[in-house]
Amino acid sequence: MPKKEINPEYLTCPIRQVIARFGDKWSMLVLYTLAENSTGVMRFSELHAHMNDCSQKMLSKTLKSLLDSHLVDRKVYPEVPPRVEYGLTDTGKSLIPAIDTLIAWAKEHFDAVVRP
Amino acid sequence: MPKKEINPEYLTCPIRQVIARFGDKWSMLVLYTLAENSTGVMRFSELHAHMNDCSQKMLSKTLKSLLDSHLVDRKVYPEVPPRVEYGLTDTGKSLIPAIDTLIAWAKEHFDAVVRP
DNA sequence: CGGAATCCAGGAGGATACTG
DNA sequence: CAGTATCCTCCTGGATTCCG
Repeated sequence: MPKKEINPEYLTCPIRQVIARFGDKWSMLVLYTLAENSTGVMRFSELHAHMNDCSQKMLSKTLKSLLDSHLVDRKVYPEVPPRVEYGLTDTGKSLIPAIDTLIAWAKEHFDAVVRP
Repeated sequence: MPKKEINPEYLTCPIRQVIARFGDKWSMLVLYTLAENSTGVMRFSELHAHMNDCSQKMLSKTLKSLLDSHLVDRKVYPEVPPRVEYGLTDTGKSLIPAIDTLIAWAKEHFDAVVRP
């Protein structure tokens, strides 16, 4: 059964798409962590080390979602032990300035926002 | 019992603060809706009409959270029937450019991200 | 090493009804 | 009008264990 009369325009609403795709707890952090890494690519465990407040289950899930959104790509090396590297796609890279803007804002207004 | 060894630096990590405060489903949308409104202030029902895919419970909750983060202010008029107006604080207004950047990105890269 | 599978608690979020 | 209150469902996300 249909839940309600929702404005169909919402389906193509850009901000809703943004939130739906990386408005979760970890996506932005993954993108940002990859972006600030000098080599451009990181292994799973390396990524995890940089954000150890994220469980590997969630990291794995987040990466999969970012892969689906074509923001991150994944390269598997046929070695033993296996090696997998994650990096930003061009689309992913294009998002970084927007994230930087957000972070810059956060740094500047941290006190104003967090104060009791 | 302590859950785990989490890097204490994370507590003041700007991006984590951003996500914690309006990385939810509706906060950005409220901020954006208020920002694009010409008068600068909106009543509860007016806001709700602009985002009818959000229940009023969640709208109310989201507004409260934004009030707590000093991004939105609330003005009550002692009338019958009651009138309450929401608007952006200066801090809230300062966030708009960052959100605009994000939306601009979303518009430009919508197809690249959403494609199957 | 890089995950997947399982189990589980808590919170997000929706629907509806009610109130000052 | 502007919310609360209540109930309920499902997803998020953590902990742990297992696999190629």
